[in-house]
Amino acid sequence: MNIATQRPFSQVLDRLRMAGLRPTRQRLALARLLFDGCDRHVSAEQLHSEALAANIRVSLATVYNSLHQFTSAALLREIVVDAGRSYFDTNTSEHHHFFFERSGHLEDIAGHMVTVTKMPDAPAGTTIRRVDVIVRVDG
Amino acid sequence: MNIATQRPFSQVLDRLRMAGLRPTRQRLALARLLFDGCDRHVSAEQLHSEALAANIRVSLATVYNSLHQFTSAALLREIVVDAGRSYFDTNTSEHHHFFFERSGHLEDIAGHMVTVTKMPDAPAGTTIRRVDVIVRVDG
DNA sequence: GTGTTTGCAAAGTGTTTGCAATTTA
DNA sequence: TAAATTGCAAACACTTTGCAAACAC
Repeated sequence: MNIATQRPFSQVLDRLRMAGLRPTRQRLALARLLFDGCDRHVSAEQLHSEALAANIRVSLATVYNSLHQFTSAALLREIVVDAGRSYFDTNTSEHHHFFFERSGHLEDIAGHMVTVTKMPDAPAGTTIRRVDVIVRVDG
Repeated sequence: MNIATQRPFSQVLDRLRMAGLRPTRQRLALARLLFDGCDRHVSAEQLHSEALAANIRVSLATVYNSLHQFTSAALLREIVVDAGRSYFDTNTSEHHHFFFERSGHLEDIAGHMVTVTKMPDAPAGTTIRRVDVIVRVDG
């Protein structure tokens, strides 16, 4: 990531503030890596490596904390495709995923590309939080 | 599980043989626990406890091996809802799942209760292996 | 007998935790 | 200064591995 293409500092800063997250040096740096305009699917390890590569001193524990805080604040969405690894998706709008089983790669499917016409009612006393559609392909 | 309600020995035995799996004492015992007629969602730990409770001496490693072998042989289907835990579903027909986020409980949705009318094409050079629909509810 | 399967204990993976030191407002 | 956040290292939960002993055919 070239510094010239990064989002303005203030934009990311506002985003954190609006989410009620104190804009610490670490959170700010991670947020700038994540919310660079592209839709991304990152694991904690990946983001940590990326941060180190960019000379951002941050511990893995803080990366985990931040990813979860961003997820709670709806800045990220967590996707589970694979037992034993979590991915975080910077695209929080309604959409689904291709999962390439061989490579472990994840790719967005725009929301309008999938239509679910028939759905069961939520079990009594519950509310549907989200419907995840994962199309598993052998790529 | 009452012994009187268990599947006949020979039925489970044939099932293993047809899958090309040597019907060892452990595989046979685990298969009898799993394929008792009900649709079940089990984790390795759960199945291991169940086996011990039923006085079947089997190691956790063997439970893992067997679950994966059964899955490869299409006697089971693996479901991932939760990073860090695998569930195995004895229902291998087309169907989907409710996932109760609070309790971690998993429940089948019959295939005919969900209709996906519009689907993207598989990415070039790939084949769709399966479409998983997971309805996350807060139960 | 021969190749397969098992059990064990150890190693591995990804994630979380407890707590003192640091930083933010 | 008070409360929130961080880094570290240890703990954690779940899963896989290596290999000698046991087993199925």
